Amino acid sequence: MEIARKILVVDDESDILDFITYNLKKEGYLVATAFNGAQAIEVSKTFKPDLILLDVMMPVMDGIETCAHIKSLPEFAKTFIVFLTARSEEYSEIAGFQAGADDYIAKPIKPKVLITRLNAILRRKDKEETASTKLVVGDITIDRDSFLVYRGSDKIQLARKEFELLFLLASKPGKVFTRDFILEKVWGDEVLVVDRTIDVHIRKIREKLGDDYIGTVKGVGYKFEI
Amino acid sequence: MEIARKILVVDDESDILDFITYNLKKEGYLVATAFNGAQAIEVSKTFKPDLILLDVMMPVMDGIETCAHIKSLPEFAKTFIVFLTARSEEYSEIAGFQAGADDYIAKPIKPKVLITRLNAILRRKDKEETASTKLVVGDITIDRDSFLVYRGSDKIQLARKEFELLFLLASKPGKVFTRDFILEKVWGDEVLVVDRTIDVHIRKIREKLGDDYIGTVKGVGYKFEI
DNA sequence: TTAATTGGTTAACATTAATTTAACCCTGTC
DNA sequence: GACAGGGTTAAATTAATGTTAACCAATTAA
Repeated sequence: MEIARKILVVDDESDILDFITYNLKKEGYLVATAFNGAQAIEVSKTFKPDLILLDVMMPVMDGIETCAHIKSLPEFAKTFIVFLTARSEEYSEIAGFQAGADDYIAKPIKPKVLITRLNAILRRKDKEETASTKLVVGDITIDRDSFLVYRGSDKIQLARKEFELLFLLASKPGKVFTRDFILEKVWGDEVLVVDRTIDVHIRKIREKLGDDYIGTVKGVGYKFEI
Repeated sequence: MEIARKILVVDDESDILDFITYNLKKEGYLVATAFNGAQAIEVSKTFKPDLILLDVMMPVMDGIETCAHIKSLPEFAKTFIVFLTARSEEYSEIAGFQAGADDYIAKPIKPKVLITRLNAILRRKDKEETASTKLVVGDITIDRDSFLVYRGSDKIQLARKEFELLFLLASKPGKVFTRDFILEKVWGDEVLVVDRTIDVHIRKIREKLGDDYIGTVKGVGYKFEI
């Protein structure tokens, strides 16, 4: 069974809060609410939401401030923040992004759109599984945001499959991933490719990164060398 | 010292007009009133309000028409319009946003709520005005006010979609934006355009700015190169 | 008003890069 | 020396994007 997702909704208007809460609960989400930024931070500490839905416009501490604050706390690195913005506030798009928001939804809120969007956003979050979008292992840094890999300060460009494959291996350094597992994660269930395909991709990664990062365990699979 | 903010209140019921005016004046706002849309437009021309509080439901020319009309006049581009709506009107049904409204307040009006919200809205407006609407990334400056882009000191004109697209990418330089995300943000939910449309716009931007600013990540999306 | 211009979209085609395959190579093991 | 299990390479294939031109709608100029 799937674990219910936790969403914290923050708005100073109780009408909107109720309206959103109602719709989210109906959809099966666990919902907590807060009336302002300070409260939001407080509640987050115990509720540990997967996602925070944050109204940009709030008295006292507005959404952007709140977002910047929350994102500065390491414990919330994995928490997605989505803004609710009035349609005309383009300004908040930039300011919001710069404050570290992950997405935004424009008011007025239509229930269907809200739900669809949140589902999509959470699915994306799942997929990225990222936590922080940066994964650091030894002198290798893998950045999902920019789709770049760094060896020390050298920037290295990988193709998509190479990137996903490296990302998978690096997500658990030292662990051996079987070919089957790799196929399933990087290629998906339906895709059927020949075994040698993985080898070729591994080779290309080695070519670009150097030979010392990915190890072969004969008869089992590949691993990221610690 | 701060300059007093000017608010124009528009409602066909003089009771409500008086009530709101009283509360706003007490708070230190400069207030003008109008009984209908036509009058509102007339008064706005000389009074130049920072914000217009507009009842949705009015005889003759209703709030939505009025709003659309006012927003179509360039001199009022920076004027905020806030609707007064009856509680029963679902958020989803508020057509006001399509007409360009910036926010809304639900009736019945509680003085405290009214003041708090208006303060918040005006505070945001302040921020938008002072916070330069300029986004600077490397030698590119993007100015939302004038809809202009500068490369160094060269002025470059982009068409609307090109501008929005560049603006989105530049709001998180380095981050890769997927095509889906771009479509959603620049074109909106309902609009359905073909994939190649994005490419064409990207091409036009590159044509005008140069090839080095927007990068392609095959299979993923586009990014603004840092 | 019509004509001209601009912006946005699409379709068709070209180009490029990513991905996969196939063929062959190497190394160790039994 | 013949598997088994990968490694390597280049060629073939496919997918993704780039490019151009044409079309239409909206706007502006004449």
